[in-house]
Amino acid sequence: MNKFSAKSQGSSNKFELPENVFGALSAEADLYAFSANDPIVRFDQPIDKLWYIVKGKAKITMVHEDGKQSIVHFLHEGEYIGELTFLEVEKQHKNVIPLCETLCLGVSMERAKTVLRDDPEFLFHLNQYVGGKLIQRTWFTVKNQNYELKNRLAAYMLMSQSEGIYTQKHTETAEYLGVSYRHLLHTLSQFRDQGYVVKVRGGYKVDEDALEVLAKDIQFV
Amino acid sequence: MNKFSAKSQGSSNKFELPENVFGALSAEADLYAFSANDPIVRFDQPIDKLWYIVKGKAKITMVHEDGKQSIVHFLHEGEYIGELTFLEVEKQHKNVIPLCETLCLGVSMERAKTVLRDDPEFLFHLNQYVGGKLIQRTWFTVKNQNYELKNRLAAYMLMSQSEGIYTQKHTETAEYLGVSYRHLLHTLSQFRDQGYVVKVRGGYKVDEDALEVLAKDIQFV
DNA sequence: ATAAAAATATGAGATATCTCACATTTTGGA
DNA sequence: TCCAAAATGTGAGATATCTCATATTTTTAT
Repeated sequence: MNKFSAKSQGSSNKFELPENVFGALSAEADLYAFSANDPIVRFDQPIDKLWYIVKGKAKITMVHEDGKQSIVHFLHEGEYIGELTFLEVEKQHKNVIPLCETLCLGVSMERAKTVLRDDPEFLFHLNQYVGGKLIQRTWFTVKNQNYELKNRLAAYMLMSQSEGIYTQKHTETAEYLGVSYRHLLHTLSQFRDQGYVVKVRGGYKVDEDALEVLAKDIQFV
Repeated sequence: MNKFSAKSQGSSNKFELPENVFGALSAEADLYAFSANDPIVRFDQPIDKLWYIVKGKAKITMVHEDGKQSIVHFLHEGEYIGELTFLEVEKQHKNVIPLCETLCLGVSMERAKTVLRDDPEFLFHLNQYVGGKLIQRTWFTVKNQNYELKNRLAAYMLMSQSEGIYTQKHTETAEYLGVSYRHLLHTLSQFRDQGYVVKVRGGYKVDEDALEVLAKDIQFV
């Protein structure tokens, strides 16, 4: 993980740094770069910063008693990390692992807990963020338990595909959708038999129209 | 649904009305009583109050395209209703149906949207509430998809039992746990065969020690 | 009190999903 | 470059769960 000064990023940036994501503390934010798989948060270590993802994406995993992990969420640009620690409601920590080169703004958790607690604009904004995540998760849970894998997988492939090509790792997809790797592969091979997907170098080309039908109204966000 | 003045409830109350759940608006709250199955919120009607449950419990159901409903959450004393509408992040409304005689404090949604938006203490408190629900739901989802019904049912029976007797309706339990009614009954009869539960008038007497083993670390809240 | 609706209950067959076993290919690090 | 680890892929059998059918009991409304 490398640290930069958020301020020192001249006008040559390839993207705009967001201005106001930490309310009254926005001026104190620093920019950090994480490479893929370089943990942003580790389940066995305290969280000393409140983060905001500027670019990249990450997965949150929960560590089970038997050492296995489950992906519980994906985080994308514009999402916070550590907000539940800021709110002092997080019981057990999770791992947050970048899936690719990821840039984050970070402010001191200690400062946040004193300053942002009195910042109604930030608090309302954070409330909307957390509320939105609650809706996402509730919706996902209901869909997840009422449809079988072929439907959920179709929706997931559509959500995560880029330019018609699906490139996710099967191991992670299986974890996220909560099915065994074996069964995921079985369903995927049915998709191939039926022509819904075609294997190409580096991924699968998806027949979006066919998958839309299967995906019904399942919405990953 | 009957309305009372919150103020007019003299000292003869059987319970204390909470003081500060609506922050700066707490003085404007009125007390309402709903009988079982008398909807507090209907999916096809706007939510014009922000609610707080003083006594009783309710279920939130989501209406599917085919008209079927799924229970997505239970609400107990000390929980809010309509907070996602207050935050302006609710996309589709749900039904909120009391499971028994239920008392709620309510304040005008319109007033809340103007006054409480600038009340940092309330916003932080609400943030903790919503964050806590997000954690609950995430945890529940992960457990729900990694354990089979016998484990989830054991945890659910322990959670919802009172004085060693489980009295929930099987139809609702099946909905909530996301399994077919048939399979729930099948698992329940296995519990009976193995002596984990004994049918008594009005419910099932549960062997808490035996169920604890099955329930593992699954935690409904 | 009666009829209708909901909840409870059980059986049988179908299938979605899991576990385990094993082979091949790709990837990441020394 | 090479090795170990991770990811991919397939087969076979077990089982958790679903669908459908149907009967009885309890609750609710008239």
